[in-house]
Amino acid sequence: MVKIKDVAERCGLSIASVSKALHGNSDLNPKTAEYIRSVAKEMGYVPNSSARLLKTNRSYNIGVLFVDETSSGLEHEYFASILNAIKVQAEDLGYDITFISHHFKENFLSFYEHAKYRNVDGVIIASVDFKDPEVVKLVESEIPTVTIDYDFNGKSSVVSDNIQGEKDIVDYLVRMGHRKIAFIKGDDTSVTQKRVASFYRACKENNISVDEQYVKEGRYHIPKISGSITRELLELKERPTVIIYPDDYSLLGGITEIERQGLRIPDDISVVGYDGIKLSRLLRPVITTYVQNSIEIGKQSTLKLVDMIENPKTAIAEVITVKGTLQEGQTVKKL
Amino acid sequence: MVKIKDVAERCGLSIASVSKALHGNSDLNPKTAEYIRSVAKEMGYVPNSSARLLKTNRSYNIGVLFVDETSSGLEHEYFASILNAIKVQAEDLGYDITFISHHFKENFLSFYEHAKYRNVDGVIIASVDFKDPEVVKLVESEIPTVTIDYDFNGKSSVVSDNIQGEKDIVDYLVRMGHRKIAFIKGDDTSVTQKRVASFYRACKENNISVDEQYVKEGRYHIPKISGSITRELLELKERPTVIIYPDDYSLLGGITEIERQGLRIPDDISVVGYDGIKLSRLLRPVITTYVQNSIEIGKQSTLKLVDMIENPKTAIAEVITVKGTLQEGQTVKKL
DNA sequence: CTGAAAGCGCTAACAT
DNA sequence: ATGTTAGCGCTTTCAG
Repeated sequence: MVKIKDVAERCGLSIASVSKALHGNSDLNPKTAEYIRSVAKEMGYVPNSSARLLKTNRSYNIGVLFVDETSSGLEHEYFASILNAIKVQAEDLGYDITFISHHFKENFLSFYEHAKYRNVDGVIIASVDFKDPEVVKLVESEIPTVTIDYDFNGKSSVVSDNIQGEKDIVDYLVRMGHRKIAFIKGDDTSVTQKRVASFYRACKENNISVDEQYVKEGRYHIPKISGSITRELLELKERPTVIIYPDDYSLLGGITEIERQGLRIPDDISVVGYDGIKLSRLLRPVITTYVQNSIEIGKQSTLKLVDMIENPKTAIAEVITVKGTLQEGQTVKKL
Repeated sequence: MVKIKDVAERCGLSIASVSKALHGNSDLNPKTAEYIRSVAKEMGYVPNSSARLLKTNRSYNIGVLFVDETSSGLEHEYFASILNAIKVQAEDLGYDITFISHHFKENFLSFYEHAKYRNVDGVIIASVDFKDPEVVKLVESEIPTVTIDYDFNGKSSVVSDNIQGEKDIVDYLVRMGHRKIAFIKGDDTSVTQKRVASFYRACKENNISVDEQYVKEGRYHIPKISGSITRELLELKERPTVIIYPDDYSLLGGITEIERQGLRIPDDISVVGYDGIKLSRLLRPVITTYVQNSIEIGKQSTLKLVDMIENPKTAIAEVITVKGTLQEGQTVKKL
């Protein structure tokens, strides 16, 4: 491994000069600096991030905490897309990404300990149980963090606009003539709470009195569950004219059930999803869904975190809300 | 930050003793060691991986190279699933994961340079252009690597069994009574070449003379392209009875086109995919496809890489082939 | 059984 | 404009 010392010897200069040349700054003779750089390049010199970190206390490494409760956080298209956007933006800013975990084997580390162990400059947190004491500890530590889709009071976060999203859906349905609107909730998280509240408020604004038997407790991403809830809804004496699902996968489960009952979409019943997975555009009919802007969410969270890392004095904690868009597909009938 | 020195002072012992206690080995008095550990824990001591690396030259960090040519490598379910499996297995072995990239901003680093810069112990490479000189350089460097779905002569790799996969599909179709089999290729990669060769061989074994107009050049993951190729196939005087697609997304594009022509699946024409995305089981009809074992692929590549890292003398370079399974869905008609 | 000390590669304050 | 040097936190050899 070629190190600064090697370059210095080859140049017949001190290691300090080489270090300075490599950083561009300082008052080195420009020609000397240029010469040193050319020699360094020729010798294939690559700095050692760990040695540098030891001196500077900056790793240019961002931790990403994506817990896969079901061991598959990354397999959710929404999160995979966010992660990819984080990766792209971080690379652009000169940061690398390391997953934060429990780092088993030797000794179990808490998320906070792991972040310290790897000296990450900050952590982006998504798809976790935000009530987990370990997560809370990390967020409240001295390490800068940005949470995605969860707002810790006084901390920075980037959240998808679930309030507006659910409202856009309801407003659209009303415009399409629907008033018997069924709503299937996802797991009880803050995201869900916002969507539920927004659903009720939007209905009220449109003078729709929500029929409580149209509001069901469901789960995210489990087509079987949304399928059976769909059946319950279809069995009601007074059937809803449209069902809002918690996500596109759940909607697919619903579609399967609806077709099994011999009903047609959207002629017999309309359906709306959430997320805007790629397939929502590929399938026929094209799915009507609220497309979350996962790329922007990943990008903004990275920008915010790096801002906090590089400008600890001036960066302010804030909640950044990212809007999505309603994709008007072919699964909602005009009544 | 609490460091070894702090713990040593609190214990009234030397830093050497603390270091030894923390590692369990050596000939420290067991009671002293236990005492030191309890103090360290109480003080919230967490080792510094960078300082340790500087001495030991081991980072317990694995680089992962996933290039997103279309900036979306991670959004392909197959690769997202592999990555997740790598993450889970690495964590279990006490390794962390860092993405290898070009690390822009300051100075552009080649993949090899980036791997050195971060001192990763090894790199897993997937979803890249394996002809890229940079990738070749990394693979041929002193850094241990495992490539996924590409076999560099004499290097370790984990590959999905594309030969068997394509053969299983053809054999199944023949058993179902099909002989007019159309085949749409993906982009020209080694994976595709294997599938194509296997397709021809399997046909031959089944005494089917392949009609060349049934074999088309396509692309992976672009439903529009597979859709238009599907149309070409449907326009032939002698239509095939079944179309094999390069992946499940492409199949979806084909289905859309087929239904647009007013044809029914599988009554009018049968279709087969590749990959086994989650949706292939959710949709109706359930898609007949070859399910790649992405979890096993991720797991095996991590195990192999760590084996090479930890046993450089005895670990042998090898190609590990991971079998998949044919998912008999409802898109192939029994003739 | 415990401690002293060298040194991993680098940065930066301070000399020269 | 260039060089000397201390030291970041840790492991490990060698002494005691």
